[in-house]
Amino acid sequence: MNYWLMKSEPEECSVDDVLAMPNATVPWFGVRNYLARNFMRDQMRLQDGVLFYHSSCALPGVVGLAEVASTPYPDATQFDAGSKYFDPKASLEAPRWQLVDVRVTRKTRTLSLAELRAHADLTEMILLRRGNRLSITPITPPEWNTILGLLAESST
DNA sequence: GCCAACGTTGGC
DNA sequence: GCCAACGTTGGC
Repeated sequence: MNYWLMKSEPEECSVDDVLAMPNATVPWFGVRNYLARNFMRDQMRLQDGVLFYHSSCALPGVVGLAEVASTPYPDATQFDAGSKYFDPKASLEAPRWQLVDVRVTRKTRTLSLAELRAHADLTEMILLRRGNRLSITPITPPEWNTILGLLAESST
């Protein structure tokens, strides 16, 4: 069992948007960074724990719990000339971008980026490293447990 | 809008 | 294969 943090821009796909989908499940489309892709393609397993994170918004932070809900498969948007995620170098025969489905299991309070930064046990989180831009990052079991504990508290 | 960080591109 | 220029991410 592995744990992950996955960023989504709520203007494009919020946790509420996913909850409104069938089975509260969404294909994690649009990743165009090789390291993030490789996490999905090579390391994610069914039912891995996922922190659903809202980025590029007024209050960035963890907003829900989710799980990996499929094995990897090609991201359809890479083949769609009308999509902003279209990749002319990808083909059906040689897809370049793989994704997994993510199922939201629970919406939580917003555990803000500022609150994450303020916690002594989370200073090593990849998300919090200076200059980090990765949209998918691994979370250690202690970090996962700490964050679940924070989510169980009322907002501070 | 600014800017730090870093990935990608393309000339050589 | 190097590396400068450029583009993107994402918080502030």
